[in-house]
Amino acid sequence: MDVTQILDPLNPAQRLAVGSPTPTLLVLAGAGSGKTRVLVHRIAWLIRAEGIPPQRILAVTFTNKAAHEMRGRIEALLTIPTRDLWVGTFHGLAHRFLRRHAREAGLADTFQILDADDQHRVVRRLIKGLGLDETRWPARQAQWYINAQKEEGRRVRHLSEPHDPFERQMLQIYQAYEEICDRSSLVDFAELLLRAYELLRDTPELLGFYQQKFQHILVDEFQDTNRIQYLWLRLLSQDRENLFAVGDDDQSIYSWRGAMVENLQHFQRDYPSHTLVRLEQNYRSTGHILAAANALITHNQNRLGKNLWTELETGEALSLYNAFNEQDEAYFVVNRIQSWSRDGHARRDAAILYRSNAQSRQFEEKLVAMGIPYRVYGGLRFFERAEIKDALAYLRLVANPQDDASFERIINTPVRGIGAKTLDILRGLARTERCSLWHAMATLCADEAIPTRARKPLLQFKLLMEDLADSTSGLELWEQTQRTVQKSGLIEHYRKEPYEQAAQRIENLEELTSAARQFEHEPTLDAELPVLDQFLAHAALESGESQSEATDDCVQLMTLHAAKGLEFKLVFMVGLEEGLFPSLQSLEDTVRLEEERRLCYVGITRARQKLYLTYAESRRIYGKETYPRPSRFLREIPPEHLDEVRLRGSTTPSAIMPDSTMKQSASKQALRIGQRVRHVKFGEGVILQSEGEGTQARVQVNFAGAGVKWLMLAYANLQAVA
DNA sequence: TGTTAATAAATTTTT
DNA sequence: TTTATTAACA
Repeated sequence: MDVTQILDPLNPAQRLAVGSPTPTLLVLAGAGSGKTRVLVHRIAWLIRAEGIPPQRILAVTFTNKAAHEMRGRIEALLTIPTRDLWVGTFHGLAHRFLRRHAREAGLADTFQILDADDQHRVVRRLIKGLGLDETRWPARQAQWYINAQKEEGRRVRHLSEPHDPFERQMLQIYQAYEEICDRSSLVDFAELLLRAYELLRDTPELLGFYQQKFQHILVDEFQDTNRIQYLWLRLLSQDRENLFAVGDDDQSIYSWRGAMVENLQHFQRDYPSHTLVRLEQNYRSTGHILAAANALITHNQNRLGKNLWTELETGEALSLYNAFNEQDEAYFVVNRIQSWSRDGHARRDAAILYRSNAQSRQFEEKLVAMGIPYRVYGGLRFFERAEIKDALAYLRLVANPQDDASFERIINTPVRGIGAKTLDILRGLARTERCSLWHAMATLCADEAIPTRARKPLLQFKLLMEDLADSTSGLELWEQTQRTVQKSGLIEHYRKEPYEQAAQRIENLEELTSAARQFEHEPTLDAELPVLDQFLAHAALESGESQSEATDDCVQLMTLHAAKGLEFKLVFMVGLEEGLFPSLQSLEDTVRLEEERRLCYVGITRARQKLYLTYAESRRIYGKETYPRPSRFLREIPPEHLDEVRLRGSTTPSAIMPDSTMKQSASKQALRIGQRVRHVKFGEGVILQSEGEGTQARVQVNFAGAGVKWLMLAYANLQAVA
């Protein structure tokens, strides 16, 4: 293959990045500017043009999906297998590193990974164990605190005696949590990164080895890196300055999870030899869409600055629909999707994007009513399902009896008569003896002083687990999984649930065996490590698809966050209202508001051909009727790119005025819900609802200036506005 | 031990 | 409004 083939399909800026003679680059890649393409071609270039062996290249992403896509595209471009390339997520790579050097990292070989849900359970149990009031010290908050500390690299010992009582309590929880994790050899997501970083930092031989090994390091979505991720990259690349970072400050939407856009500046400071490349040509969206996005984002301060342009046609302006309420909004959107689909377009090319998951319901209902297939992203994923986690907990406890989290999960699932009392004794013993629950149980089983009634089920559980360990050792992974599921009694346990649910759960448990079977043939398996450990890690790190495969032709529903990195021909951004988008929690704070604006920018730039923006006059939130104002983001888009959709009264003919009252109103036009009206004193507004008849008829109007008012029709003298 | 009524809370979530 | 959690009960 001729190396020019790698450069030829690129534009000048992309070519500059891909063919760069220096390894240190910061690529500011605007939305739809070919970011992944540049990464893929860069790696191809390094291998083909510079002769770098694939095993000396490290490429880091945030999601498994991105990692898979990158691998696939490199293979397609180079037509060679990419086994030797180090491509993976931060967490996946950190995990691989820790498995290889578990002892040096102070971990058992059989250490297990806690996902967010596991972590929450551990923290909650611990707060109870400390005798704290759970309403005053919610587990979520403590969990958040712990992760935030770890993401900043702060261990308990770094946080000496805070004066603030809140901080002090959190610190105590953090400390207790760490003790449990250490004792059980459990590692949460943040710990994977932090421990990998610390091990590298404190072990010169290892650091030297990996620094030598990786001649080139590439990172995707650099704006999303947190402090530890940056420090880890810096550690590996500091002596050679061989870091190739691709990112977009305008698409930084995860600061609330510890992502630091500032790392873009840190990069420029810490790698003085770097070249800065801007990718500003957009290949995705038509002119109006791009112009709207550009205009919106200029309202943010402190940008690195970038202006996207396109050679594509101007296209259609954005359509703005002012719905009467959330029902009407959903009705409008689904109608448009139906005609789009009737025109012969694929449903999968249409997406509904919202700020919060709760908004999906209205759309789902209307889609169901119209018989349009759809898919909601962001639900429970396969390995996150309760029954699957139960089964995995059995496997985990066999692999590592110290794993208290798994022990707690299955000690009485299915119920085997081990109640709260016995558990308290176990926990107490584990705490005083500083041992695992498994060990405490073994002690208790042998203790003659304990009544047989409590001991018997414990003994049975112990025997079950020992039997599982014996009878499955040496078996292949899928067989081990199958036996474990069968012997655990989980199937019988779930059969007691309502039929449909039970059937689904049992099906999932059976599916787990197929997943294990499939996993054994993964090309990325590490021959050096036990397959079971790898499978369990895979379950935690890559929890699988949330719903049916995207092979079906479905309309796509997801949050704006989930839409990052995707594109659709037709996009609906819904609920553009103050308090919803931007969210209530962001209204007061400029920094958070700017993040909401970036989120809006991300949403707009998902659209390739047509973008609809919708907002509602009234919306039920938590069962209460609210009358939000249109989102400020709508005002930030220049009107020349916006077309207001006016179909009020034609598609939603909800006339509310009987003829007699109509005559009493000064207007010749029928007043109906959604009708725009003018009032002498309050100005313009929209009718929300009505009640009463004749001279008693009243309407509720949402005035732009004066808010929501009830008015007597007979006296209000409302003028209909076209 | 499992079900039911009451009560409080309520963004976004790559791993 | 929905959802989760807990206290009370059979």
